[in-house]
Amino acid sequence: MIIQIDAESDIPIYTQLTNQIIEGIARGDLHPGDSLPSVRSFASDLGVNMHTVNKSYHELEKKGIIEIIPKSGAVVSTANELTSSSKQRLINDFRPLIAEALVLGMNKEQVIKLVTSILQDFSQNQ
Amino acid sequence: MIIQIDAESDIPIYTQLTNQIIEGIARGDLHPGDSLPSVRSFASDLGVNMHTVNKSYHELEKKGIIEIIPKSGAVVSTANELTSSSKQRLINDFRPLIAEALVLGMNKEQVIKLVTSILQDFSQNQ
DNA sequence: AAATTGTTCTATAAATTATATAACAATTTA
DNA sequence: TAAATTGTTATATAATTTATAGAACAATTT
Repeated sequence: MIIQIDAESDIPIYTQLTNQIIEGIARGDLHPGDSLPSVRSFASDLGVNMHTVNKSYHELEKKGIIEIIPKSGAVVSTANELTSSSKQRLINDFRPLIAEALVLGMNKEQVIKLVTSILQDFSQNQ
Repeated sequence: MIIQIDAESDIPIYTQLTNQIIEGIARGDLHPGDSLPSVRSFASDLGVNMHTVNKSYHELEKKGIIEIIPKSGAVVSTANELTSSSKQRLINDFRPLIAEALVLGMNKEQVIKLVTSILQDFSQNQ
């Protein structure tokens, strides 16, 4: 899987990595059960520090997206049912974005169209 | 308009304020043309620093949501057409969230339902 | 005329982000 | 079995971000 880190971005490196791994799974480049590279090798490949990758992995674990097996490695979780806390977190994250879209002049249909086209994008290769 | 700042949140205060103002406009509590409180009085009301409110206002201005009239005050913008850069910014912000929803086990219909219910929420009072 | 406005500047402190190095025990590989 | 690799933990440093504070300015508003 190809990861592109932009050191100049105002988005923290570990967040960029977290997001691109999530998008890689959503796109079907990574599947449940797949192992992720070791924090050391991944860091070396990306040209970033080991702890930055580690932080990303633990963020992914907290979100329930990967499982870290101590002294072994990280594996993409097999999708369980959505927990209520995960759903609440998603709502809290979606809300300001949807509000912004509305305030900038989009109507409901346009927002749904935007979301639908992104959804379509992810299901392209599966 | 009621603003609730959580000093313990890991979301910066100026971001919390920015989001709540955006949501206030989306909800219809604030209308295009309405003036916002002065940075000093707002800061005093919220119990935060003047510069924190100022940072939020400038973030809102950058997003095209308010207009700051120098030496006068801040006013909610009259919604123009969505610029392509604003749309691209929205896409970039929506993408990781939608990916996360998919990875956590939601299907397309459930994502759209989630978005629709939030949209419904905002149009409740108008 | 006085008060209020956004703006700008300097300053400080705490938290966050990113890197670096080292060491540990457990697992995996050769 | 020995060697290499694994995630983990700890300490350390530096730059950036976040938040506050106070002061001063010119322009607007009262």
